[in-house]
Amino acid sequence: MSPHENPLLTLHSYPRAIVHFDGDAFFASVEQAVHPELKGRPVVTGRERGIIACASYEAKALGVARGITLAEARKKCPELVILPSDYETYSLYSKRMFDIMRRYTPVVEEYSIDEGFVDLSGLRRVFHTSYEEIARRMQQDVRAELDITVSVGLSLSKGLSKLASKFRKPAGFTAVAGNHLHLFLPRIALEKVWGFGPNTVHLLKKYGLQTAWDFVGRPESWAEKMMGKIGREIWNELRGVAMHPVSTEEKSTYYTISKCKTFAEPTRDRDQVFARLTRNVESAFIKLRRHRLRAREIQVTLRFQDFTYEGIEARLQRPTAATQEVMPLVRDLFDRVWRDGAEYRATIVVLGRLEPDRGEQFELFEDRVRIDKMSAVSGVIDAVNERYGKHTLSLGASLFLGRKPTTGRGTLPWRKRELLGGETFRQRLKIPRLGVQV
DNA sequence: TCTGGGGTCCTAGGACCC
DNA sequence: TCTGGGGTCCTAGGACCC
Repeated sequence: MSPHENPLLTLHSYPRAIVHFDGDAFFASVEQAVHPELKGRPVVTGRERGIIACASYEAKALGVARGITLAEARKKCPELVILPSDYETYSLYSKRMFDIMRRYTPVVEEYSIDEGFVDLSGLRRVFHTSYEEIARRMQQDVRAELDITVSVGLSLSKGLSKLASKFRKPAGFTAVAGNHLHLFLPRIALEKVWGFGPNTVHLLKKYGLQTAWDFVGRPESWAEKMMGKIGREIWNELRGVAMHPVSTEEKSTYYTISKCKTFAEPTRDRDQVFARLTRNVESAFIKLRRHRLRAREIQVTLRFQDFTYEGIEARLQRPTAATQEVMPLVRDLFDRVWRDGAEYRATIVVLGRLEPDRGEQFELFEDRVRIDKMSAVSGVIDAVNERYGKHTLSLGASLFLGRKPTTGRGTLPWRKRELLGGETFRQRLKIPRLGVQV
């Protein structure tokens, strides 16, 4: 079939009605909502990492993009307001946003902190109005109650509604009914399609394709031949056949937990690299314990200056959540991958084969007392760090990282206190970091 | 987009078995 | 024991996402 014939005209307007909503410059917008005096000013978050995590639309207009360094950003825009990321508040706004959506239907998927899907199918009758109108009300509720904007897309599948929400931003509203796909898809470049990365786009262009419309004009078998299962799924989604249900399941468990850190300056210093790695291991295990998991596998990788990397992994004899228990192994793995004279730019640790930590399962001949002690030490470390700030208590080896004074958060703006509803942020006391050698 | 940090899923190919 | 055919499990690595 030629791509210029419309193969989709027989569809009703909305055999399914899927909404995708996407917070506009979410982190920066939340900051502006919490600190109204920042409205209209160029605001970015990510101060703690030295890289822009999120830029407000005012900042974007001045050429400040996500991913550039703070130094570059300041050069472009001297009056830039640079804030540290405050995930607690962003999560709170995120939760409020999803709660608003759930007032309309329980079929809401929390895809990420700032975007989600809602399945409105069948709700026209309940609300006695069109799907467009329901989606618009959701959008208005968010703005009225949270003072941030979302862009909304309404269409027949997750893939289409996601394209629609990106079509107009910020505060955009785009509805693409089944009988309008032939008008919408030709305006969508391949790069925009969810699931088409640089490699796939490159491949498809070799065959003369330019737009999503060109792609759906090919036979399904062709899509599958070129890209396997994913290709077939995307092909169907773009034609309005929903392949992925809106999932309400809470994503509570992880398959892997990783920590990665790039050095400010590449280094050949063995102690420095090991210290950074140790810190990564600690962070990964803290997260592991927070989610009540334990790991059966650990992988240590060092990245060279040229972005190539070398790693090694090991299966643990017994799954664990105790940092100290794996440190001798980590040392060993590190010694095996380390190359004298090589210049390193990052360390990565990955914990794998995670499983729920439901008490301990001891095997015969294991040193039970020692294991219990190590679990207890981890528990104490987590408790202290929870109270006084991450890495207040840390392993001796990571002291090579030097001491950075912990910073207090200062007085909370009233808006934030109000939102937290009586909860207070963790107090950060100004005490020096201690190393605990265990 | 010259590359920050944290994830998931799919596939090809080898090992091993009947 | 080259030979056939078919199955499972595992791993490495590619590709993509926010």
